[in-house]
Amino acid sequence: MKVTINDVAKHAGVSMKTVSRVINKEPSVRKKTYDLVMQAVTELNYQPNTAARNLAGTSSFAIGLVYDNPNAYYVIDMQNGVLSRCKDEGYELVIHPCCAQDPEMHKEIATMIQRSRLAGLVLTPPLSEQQDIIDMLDELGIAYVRLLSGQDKTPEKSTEVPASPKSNNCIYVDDYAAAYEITVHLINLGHKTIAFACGDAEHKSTTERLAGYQSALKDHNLTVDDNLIYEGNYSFESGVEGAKALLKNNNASNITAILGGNDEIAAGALFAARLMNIAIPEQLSISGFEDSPFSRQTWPKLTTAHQANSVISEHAARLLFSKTRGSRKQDKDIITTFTPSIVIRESTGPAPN
Amino acid sequence: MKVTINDVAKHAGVSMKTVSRVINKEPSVRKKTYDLVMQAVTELNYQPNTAARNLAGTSSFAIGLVYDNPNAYYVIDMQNGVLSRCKDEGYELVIHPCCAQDPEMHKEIATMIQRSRLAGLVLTPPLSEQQDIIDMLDELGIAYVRLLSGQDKTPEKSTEVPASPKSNNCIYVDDYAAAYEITVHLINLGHKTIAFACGDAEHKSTTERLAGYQSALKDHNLTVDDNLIYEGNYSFESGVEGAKALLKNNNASNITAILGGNDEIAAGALFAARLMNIAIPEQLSISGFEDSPFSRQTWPKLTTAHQANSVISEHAARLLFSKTRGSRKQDKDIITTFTPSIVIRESTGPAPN
DNA sequence: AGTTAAAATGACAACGCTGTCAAACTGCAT
DNA sequence: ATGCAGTTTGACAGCGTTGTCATTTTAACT
Repeated sequence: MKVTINDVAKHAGVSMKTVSRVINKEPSVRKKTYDLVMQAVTELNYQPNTAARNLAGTSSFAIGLVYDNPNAYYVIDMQNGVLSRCKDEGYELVIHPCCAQDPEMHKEIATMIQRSRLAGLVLTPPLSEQQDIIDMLDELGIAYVRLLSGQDKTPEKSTEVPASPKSNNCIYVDDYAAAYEITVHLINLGHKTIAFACGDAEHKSTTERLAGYQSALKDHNLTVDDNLIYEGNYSFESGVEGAKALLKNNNASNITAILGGNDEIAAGALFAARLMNIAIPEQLSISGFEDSPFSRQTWPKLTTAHQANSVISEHAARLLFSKTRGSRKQDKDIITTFTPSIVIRESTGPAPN
Repeated sequence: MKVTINDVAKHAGVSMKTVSRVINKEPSVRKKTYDLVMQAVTELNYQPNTAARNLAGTSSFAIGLVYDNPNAYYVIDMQNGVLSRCKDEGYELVIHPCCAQDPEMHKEIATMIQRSRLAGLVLTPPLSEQQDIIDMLDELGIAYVRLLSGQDKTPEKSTEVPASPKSNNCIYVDDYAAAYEITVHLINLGHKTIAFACGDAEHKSTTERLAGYQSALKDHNLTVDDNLIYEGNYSFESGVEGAKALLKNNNASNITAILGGNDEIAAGALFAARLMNIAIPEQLSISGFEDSPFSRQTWPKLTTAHQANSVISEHAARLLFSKTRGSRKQDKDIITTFTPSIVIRESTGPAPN
């Protein structure tokens, strides 16, 4: 039942080491030998033992994914993207949900890395923004990739290998540009008083999205009014509260559109609008952000910015693998900056009269 | 930087094996020795090497979770429940999303098990219902726990250790009882023509929920009409289509309530009702199933049956661990049958006139 | 104190693979 | 043929634990 590398070696008439080379796709193996070994592998249905490989090798065949995000859709997409790459590379994925608030977080992550001797780590926001974690990873000398909100500001993409190993390990999502675009969409619909319901203030994405919204207003000669900005968090409840607060005495401000920091907030705003008997989009336009599945399951369906999370995380994994031992071929197809694209659905419409 | 068991042994003045015993919480270690070792462990910040333990031991310190479910909330809850137990036991979790349709599925799972030498497997529906997978697991002789829809029919819970290792490895969710209860709730509200929008026909949960619904009707002398049953799947879209089909010529049948096979279907029905200008719950009551977060994010909020997925999966993990090597204490607190409890919210109300 | 069983500890060889480094082969120019 | 550099292969020693089994210590009795 249990087939070892030794069995394969005997069967193919070569040494264990040669089989090992084939398994690991090392370059210096003659085609003939390669085929011979592969045939034996197939015939015996050999399965390399992960534990043994991890123990004997310099690093293990596992990477980690750490996250602290209440949004199940987001997390699943992230997992699946990374997982698909892991499958191709023959790696395992160790998932690690955690609590960004915990000041001991970086220690917990360090423990996990050491126990599993992870080959690398993918960090999602907001963990990817925490300096103490980054410092810890640098100290440990482990490869990692950060998912960040912002733009790739690499001075000039040099053809040289980057001097510092720390650089070139970020994947950016340009929330600024996407928020700008959505805001322009609303402005083009004739909206002049557009509110913004923020997500968690600590998240970089919040500031980026807010900045995009503000820039769009400025560029179109609309006043940026702090009273139109609600500071909440990325939850449905926060969306409900935000909309309620914003719309309470709406005679004065006359808000005709709300840009939600994410889909949950927008769905919450939708909910609040309904409570207040406000017709969407006739009386009020609401836009989400992220395009999570339920932005299609609200009534009406949400206009939002599509963020291809599973693609993003897949590229994060690619970038990570390009930094780990194999590192065979330079993966030139890695996209490092993603800009969510606007998806117009039914929750936004022309400004009333 | 790297601390081995040998270092700890020297530091504590005992043998490696004794340290190993302490790490693994084996019984025959004197308290004094135990403390001595633990102190050394703490002082040196020793982290057991998972790979080495996996290799040397009889089975690895990892269990698997396989699923094929499009519902992100469900999957995340399952993961978190199992993960919390893994953390306590010092195990790793290998997640494995897969496609139940694939006829080669069981081979893929077998490969994963062998590569990672998994100590056990938690199977969620519908994978847990597939005979080919079960057969494969039995053949491999690996411990596994199945999450199933139904009731625990163990003849009489004997105090003896079960004869066959195959028995006592299921966790049941009593969908029948929950569907019955929800249906009674609707009946008590005066509804006489209650429709049911099914999930995937192949899923056991679908038949169980349907049966519960039908029994409730019968027990209350209401006719069970197949025309009131829509065969869909567990998606939002299916809910939309189902409700549309059901309500199309509603003058004839006069449906006043729809029981959705899950929350997504119910949300879809809600959506369809809105399209058709039907007031919820004034003209039509709609109920969901599962109590996923977005049953609280619809308008109006969904009446549903609360299914504590993370608790359920945690117990599944417990049951699994009670079957793996450690198996130290008999975990007597494992619940093997869960009955979702009804949560009444705003989407159901008295039958019109 | 002396005996004996039980409990606690230790010595050492696996576990299945990869890194290191040396050996054997290859092709090519002499 | 001969030598040489480059390529391909192999021998063997770990990697850091745990299982086995032998040995020592303890406790519980005469």
